[in-house]
Amino acid sequence: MNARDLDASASVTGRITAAITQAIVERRLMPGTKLVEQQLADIFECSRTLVRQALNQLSRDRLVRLEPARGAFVAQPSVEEAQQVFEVRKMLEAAMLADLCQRITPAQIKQLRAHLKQEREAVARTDVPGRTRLLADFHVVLARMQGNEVLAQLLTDLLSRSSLIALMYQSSHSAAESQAEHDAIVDALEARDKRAALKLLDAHLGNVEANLRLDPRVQDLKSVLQR
Amino acid sequence: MNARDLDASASVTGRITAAITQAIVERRLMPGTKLVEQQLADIFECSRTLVRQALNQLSRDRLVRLEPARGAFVAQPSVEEAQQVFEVRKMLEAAMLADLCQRITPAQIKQLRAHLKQEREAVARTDVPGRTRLLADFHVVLARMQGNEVLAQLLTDLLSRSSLIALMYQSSHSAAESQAEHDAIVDALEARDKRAALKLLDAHLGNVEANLRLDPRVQDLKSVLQR
DNA sequence: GAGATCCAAAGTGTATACACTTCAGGACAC
DNA sequence: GTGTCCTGAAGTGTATACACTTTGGATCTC
Repeated sequence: MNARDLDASASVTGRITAAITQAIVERRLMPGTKLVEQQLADIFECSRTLVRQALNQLSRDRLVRLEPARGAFVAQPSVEEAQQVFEVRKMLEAAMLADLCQRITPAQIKQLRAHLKQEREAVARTDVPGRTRLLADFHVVLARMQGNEVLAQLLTDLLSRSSLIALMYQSSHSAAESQAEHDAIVDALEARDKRAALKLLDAHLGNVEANLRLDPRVQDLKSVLQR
Repeated sequence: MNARDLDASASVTGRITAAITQAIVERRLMPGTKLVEQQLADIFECSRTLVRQALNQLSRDRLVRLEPARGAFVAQPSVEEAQQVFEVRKMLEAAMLADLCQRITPAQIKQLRAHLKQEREAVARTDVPGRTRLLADFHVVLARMQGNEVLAQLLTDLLSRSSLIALMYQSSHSAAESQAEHDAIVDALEARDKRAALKLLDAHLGNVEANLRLDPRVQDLKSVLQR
């Protein structure tokens, strides 16, 4: 769970968005699932008003799709959208790493190492929700180190979308591999080796994306059956 | 007005967000102005329900700040936020231009020239709202040419924030200069001169930012008076 | 029996009611 | 006069009521 979700949890609406976001990212709610307002209202013991607020927020995060008069559904990002999200991530994160290579402090390296350790531990004990969160947070931690909150916020959004995408297209990129790639990136950062860092980042994001099953298949049932 | 606002105008909520966004960007609503729900409801002849929805959306766009139990106010982006927005824009737009230098087609150049012509005309007839919109749209048009809707959307958001920032910190960068810089960028694009394009873009964004009065002053009344 | 039509149940969209919070202004104490 | 407390008007936050839309199934038709 990220910072925004955390302080949002203070309000009821915030609790709902946080809970649904988490449920989606941890794959307890599958893409396409209908989210009925009254059911959610019962679960969270509040009125539909607050549920609707939460669903509206989630739809702006692109985790939920709102169909007028039909209801809210867990989003099913298209292949195009998936590729575009990764493309934008590459743009942002590359620029970010390039800057960080120059600015990063020993204390920050230490902080990153600590994060990597947590990642490794989560992977080791096959804590699926935990490792998913930590692996995504790695990228946000980097953004925060740049001291750019706007960037961090943007990246947070892109990462929850990435999680949904990974889930939807059944990523086969193992957590362990991802984790190892993070290690390598931090090594390059510590050595202030910009070229290496950028190359590793590109490879990392490329790997994640390449291991998605982005070829047209099951979810394109419609287009498959139409011809 | 951008694409999202346009198709959003179909719904009442969309009309409200579009109208308020426009009013903010065209500086008819000054930063800090309180937006009272019932007043807006009367203006748009609807209930507070829809106004609240609109205000919620605007607060996610960062054009409006919601203070719990106190109300909604036109946002007053801090100096830090302003700098961060420009930093992120530089990251995204640089990557975008670099890509475009390779991919751009003659037809797209033609489209850009047409846009530039509109810009020039709006500047010439001192059509302030029009030129503001067109100068911002230039950047979104570039994003759309990359065929990346996610990127275009992100940039659209960053640009309305930029408009608010320009307004708040009384940009002294003249529209004519901005326009000329756009011309130069398209020239570089047409020549597929990546180095030049990136340099021009950096200068352009740098100029816009440099011409903001980002030194601490009036709005920092509190911090000024506290010591 | 296949297909069109209609109806009711479920669900969404909007308005409204009401409780709670904030805030400005006046009464009061000192 | 200054500061505190009180009060009510204005405004926000949440629940609820009700109208409208969708949808799936029953009924009717041929």
